[in-house]
Amino acid sequence: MSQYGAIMASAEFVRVLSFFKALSDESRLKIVGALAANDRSVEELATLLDLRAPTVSHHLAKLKEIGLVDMRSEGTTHIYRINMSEMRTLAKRVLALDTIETLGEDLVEDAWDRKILGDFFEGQRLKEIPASRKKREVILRWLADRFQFDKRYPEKEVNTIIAKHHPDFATLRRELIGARLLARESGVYWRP
Amino acid sequence: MSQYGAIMASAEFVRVLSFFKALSDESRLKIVGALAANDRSVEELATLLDLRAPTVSHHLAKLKEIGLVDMRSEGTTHIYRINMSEMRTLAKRVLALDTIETLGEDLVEDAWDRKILGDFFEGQRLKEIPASRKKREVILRWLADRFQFDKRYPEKEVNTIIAKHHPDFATLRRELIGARLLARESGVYWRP
DNA sequence: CATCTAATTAGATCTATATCAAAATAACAA
DNA sequence: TTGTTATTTTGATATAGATCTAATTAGATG
Repeated sequence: MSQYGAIMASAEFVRVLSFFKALSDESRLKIVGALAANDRSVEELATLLDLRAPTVSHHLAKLKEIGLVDMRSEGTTHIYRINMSEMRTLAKRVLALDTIETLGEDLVEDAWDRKILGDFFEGQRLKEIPASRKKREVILRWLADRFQFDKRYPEKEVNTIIAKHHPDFATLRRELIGARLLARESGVYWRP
Repeated sequence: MSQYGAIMASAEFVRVLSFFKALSDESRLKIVGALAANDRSVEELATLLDLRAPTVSHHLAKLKEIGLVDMRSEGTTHIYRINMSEMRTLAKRVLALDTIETLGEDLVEDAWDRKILGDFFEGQRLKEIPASRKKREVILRWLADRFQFDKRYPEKEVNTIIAKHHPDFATLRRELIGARLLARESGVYWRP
């Protein structure tokens, strides 16, 4: 089982999430700030932040894990240093516009459509016309799919096709036009 | 009592922390991703993420609080939209190099020095010379402060001054030179 | 006005994690 | 080797916050 939910998230998603998690804690932000000014030992950071050494050690481990800091030993003392180039690299990547767009790409995009269709259809029959625009949209898209792209339909045939699914074909036909899912000119309809 | 610890943190620190906290949750990141592609209602997001509506509402409130999303009503449905310009603005500000440097500015910078001096001094007398470089540095800086900037000292006087605090004036004098806290030329010392 | 629907709020629960004290480790010093 | 010091690891505790159900609110509709 993945650390980040049931559905395997993309590597990029995990990277972005780890970055934000690493910096979303008050103590860790202060550590980053303190290291931005100077390299420092664990004990020094603990004194500066008024925390015990194990706590600081714990935070430093998290920052080190994603490469935001690195460590060198001097005898028994461990001196931590901020890794500015990694900071810049991660920050830039995380904030890129196209990265933000990838964040949603593991979602099952049509789950919503399937749910609405399931809720409002009984077999081929539309139980009712949804009141909310968002839901009506889904129904209308589905209805539009009953028409072929390369064919021209007389109004009578449009009505027949819609009426197979719901008696109020007039309203639905009008809505299809309004949503520009069907087009009409002098009594002939087609799918634009 | 402040939400972010006993010492009042700067407004900028709080802003940065809020930004990271807002985006450090898997569900909220997915919401941002979903909204990057399309405006969506609460119910739609809930279906997409496989969560209950109240949970999504909770997350949206957090994102709205710092202005990353905004909302418009259509009847009883609330449609959320990502605020890309605010996203860009915040992101740029938060990740700016000089912002990172301000993160440490509320720390009491000399807490460490005071602790080390307290640990190693008994009145004016240095109990021992710290083994670790980090701590020795603090002691040496303090010793250097016993010398004036505009004065030149013969070696004998340097020794006398140091010996007031610790018998091993030779080692300490050498260390002061090594750390470039004192300078020497032909038997005369000064503070550079 | 009564009813319905979508959203929010309130309250409870459960999980993640920040923190600490105590024990274990690692590097050095005597 | 034994002792000392700085750090890390372990294990326990406490707090924050993500999630759910149930109750409430706000619009829309009949």
